[in-house]
Amino acid sequence: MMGPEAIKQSLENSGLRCTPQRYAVMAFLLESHRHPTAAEIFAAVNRLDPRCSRATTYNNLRDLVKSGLVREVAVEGRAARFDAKDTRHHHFICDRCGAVEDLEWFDVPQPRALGKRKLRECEVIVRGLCAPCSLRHAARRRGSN
Amino acid sequence: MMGPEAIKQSLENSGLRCTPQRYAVMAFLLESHRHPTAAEIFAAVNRLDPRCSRATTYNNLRDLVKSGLVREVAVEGRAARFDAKDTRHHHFICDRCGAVEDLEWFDVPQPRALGKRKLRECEVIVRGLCAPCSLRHAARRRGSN
DNA sequence: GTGTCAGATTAGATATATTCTAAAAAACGG
DNA sequence: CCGTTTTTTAGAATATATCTAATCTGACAC
Repeated sequence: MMGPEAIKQSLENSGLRCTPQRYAVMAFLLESHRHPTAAEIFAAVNRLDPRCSRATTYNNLRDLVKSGLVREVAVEGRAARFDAKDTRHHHFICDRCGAVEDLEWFDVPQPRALGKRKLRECEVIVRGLCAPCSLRHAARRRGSN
Repeated sequence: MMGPEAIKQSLENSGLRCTPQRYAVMAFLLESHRHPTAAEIFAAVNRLDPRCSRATTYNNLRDLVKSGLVREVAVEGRAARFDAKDTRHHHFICDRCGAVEDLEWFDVPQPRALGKRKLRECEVIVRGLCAPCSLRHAARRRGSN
């Protein structure tokens, strides 16, 4: 895990001031491995002491994404989700509940025929049912629910 | 390309009635390779004859996605985009303009450690700058813009 | 034909997610 | 301190998508 000093460092290395609000957003993302939505981050950061407005939460998320410290994952029909980009990984998205989970990194074959496009990154999105939804689904099919 | 009869067939094979509005949405997606947003589909389908309300456009898109005939691509910070799922392909998303483009299909290594999750599909998202944005970006850096 | 019923459509209201605005506060460099 | 820039703020505004309740349609039975 990253200590407070390390978080401050990584913000400043990316050209971002370490404000209390920005720090709180980043720290929360680093300790949470659940890919929270902006609304969840806003709520969590303000639980004890409401020092971070909604606009600031969104502004800081955008700055963090632009600087490469945070990744935004768009999910069909649902709010975007965020995670601290501290480890390289792919994503699993649940068809039923929209949960986003990390998948262990593996190399992806380079796509051919990119033409004049400029590649930045390349990730795999796996879709299906997450473990809880998968179990609930199986139970339902047996008629026990 | 798919003829009118074939479109009708594929709708009915998926358990969907071939209504004029649903047909129009499907036909538009099949002829357009630009991954339109729901708003663009709504506008296009109504250009000639306003017989398809906004709600119907969204309803039909959802039905088509559920039945597997259409794919929805969520893009960070932008409206969802849709394409007729007639060929297998991956997606390229432009960081700058949000355009979604098809990339030739290639096989993806099966992720390990899926646990109790149930896999449905697996696609690659490539990010970067699309050709037009890439050229404009290069021009700007030379100071000519 | 007429009745019936499920599915489909509609306009507009509503909900949700995100961004904008303008002003105030905080941080920085000198 | 002082001027400047960045950041924050509350609430308004926008964008996107869904819901509501009434209406329409087409298939089928009679």
